[in-house]
Amino acid sequence: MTRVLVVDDEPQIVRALVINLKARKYEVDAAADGRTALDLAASRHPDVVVLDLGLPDMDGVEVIRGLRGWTRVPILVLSARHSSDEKVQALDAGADDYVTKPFGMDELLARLRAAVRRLEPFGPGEDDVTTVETEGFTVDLAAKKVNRGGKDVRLTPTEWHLLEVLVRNTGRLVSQKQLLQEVWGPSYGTETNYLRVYMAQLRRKLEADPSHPEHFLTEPGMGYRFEK
Amino acid sequence: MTRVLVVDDEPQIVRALVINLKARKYEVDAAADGRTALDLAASRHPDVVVLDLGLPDMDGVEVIRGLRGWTRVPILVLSARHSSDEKVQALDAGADDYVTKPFGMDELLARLRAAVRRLEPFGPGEDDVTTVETEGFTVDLAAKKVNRGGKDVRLTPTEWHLLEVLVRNTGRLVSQKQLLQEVWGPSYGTETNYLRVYMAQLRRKLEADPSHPEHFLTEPGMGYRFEK
DNA sequence: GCGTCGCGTCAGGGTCGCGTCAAAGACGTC
DNA sequence: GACGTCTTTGACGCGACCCTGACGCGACGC
Repeated sequence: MTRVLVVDDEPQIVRALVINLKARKYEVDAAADGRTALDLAASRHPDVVVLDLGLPDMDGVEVIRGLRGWTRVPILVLSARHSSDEKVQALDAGADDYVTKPFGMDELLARLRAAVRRLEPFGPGEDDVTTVETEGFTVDLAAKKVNRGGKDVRLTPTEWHLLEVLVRNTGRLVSQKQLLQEVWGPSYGTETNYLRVYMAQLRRKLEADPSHPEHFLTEPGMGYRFEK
Repeated sequence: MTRVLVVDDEPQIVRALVINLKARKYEVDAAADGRTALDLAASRHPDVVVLDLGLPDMDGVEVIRGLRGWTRVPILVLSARHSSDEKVQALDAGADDYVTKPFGMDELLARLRAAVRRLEPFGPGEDDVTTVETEGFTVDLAAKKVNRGGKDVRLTPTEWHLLEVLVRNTGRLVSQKQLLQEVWGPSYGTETNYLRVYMAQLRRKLEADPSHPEHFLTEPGMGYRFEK
């Protein structure tokens, strides 16, 4: 889910934005001044910032600079002022876009999408860890591929889903209930036989010696654990 | 040096832009219609495109789509029309920014700097992959051409669109939902029979043995994958 | 030593998804 | 208005996947 930080000191604008954004399945944080905005940005790591330049405690351009000191998060500036100077200043300080009030909600949302879209290509690539290697096989979460000895291993959707949950929790114990609910849906939780069958499939396809697993470990009575 | 492609059919606007840009040490190419614009983009690989939507030969949004088929170069749209709809359309087609005429040269230049600045972290090594080769055929994303054994293969718009999405994600699994939404629109997502039909067409036209595909692979229950 | 419980393994059957073909519908061109 | 092309839709067969039940084994507790 995409996280948006909205910064504006006019409550009605914030409310309008929050309502519209939440309706479109964005996760939204809001700040009414620059100090709070910078704190929230640091703690919540938004994917995009919507920033009003007219804040009570500090100059909007200062907020931009504060953000740009440590992050490249897209910044979409809102402002009542039309002056060309202001725009140039904000953009050169590091803003990505500049919209003058009053603005159309459709347009703002489209610009937001454009800003977010620009990050995407680099997401699946190197952003977070997408490949996990063991001495026997390699899992590429982004490409949804498993390679074993130079050959791609074919996994069924259920096998993949299970593997994905385990790999994302590498080293941690994942309870049977959690596995069942993540892979088969919230209404499952006791059908541990499903797990037994599919863990066996994964081990058969990926473990060197399926009956003595080194990576897909059973914690009797509790759940399973994936280890590199 | 940063290379800019200016696309506009009004000579005086082009002239004004070219003068201003050259004065600021940009390298500038110019086109007066969509066809020329796409050709120049393919041959010159600009770092940023300034695009007027009102072109004589084709719809501006089509030009955006044509570019986005193979490159992520920033696109800054110019338009005389203020309608919110137009903006949303252009931005959702893949434009990065939208400026309405008449515009201030300062502002335009600032937005241009902002657009260019965004690509910097990924280095000047702009290696847009425009052609993909397999032992059986070659796909040229920029020219929108597929060559097989010296002959160009005729693809319908839908076939091409599908191919484009797959090739852009070479090696990665693309989910059925993603394919449907990218090719047929956001409101599609379950009509997997479309995919079956069109994948069959692509395989018939491009695979050596359509019933045993080597490049357009099915991942049952999940999606499709293009491999070189 | 015996029963219970949890886990691993295997094999069978129902169901679903995919590939294929064909025909009808939509669209643009002449 | 007729034609050709592209897209959409439906029907059908086949193979693969998922579920299920049965059995064996080892660990543990009584």
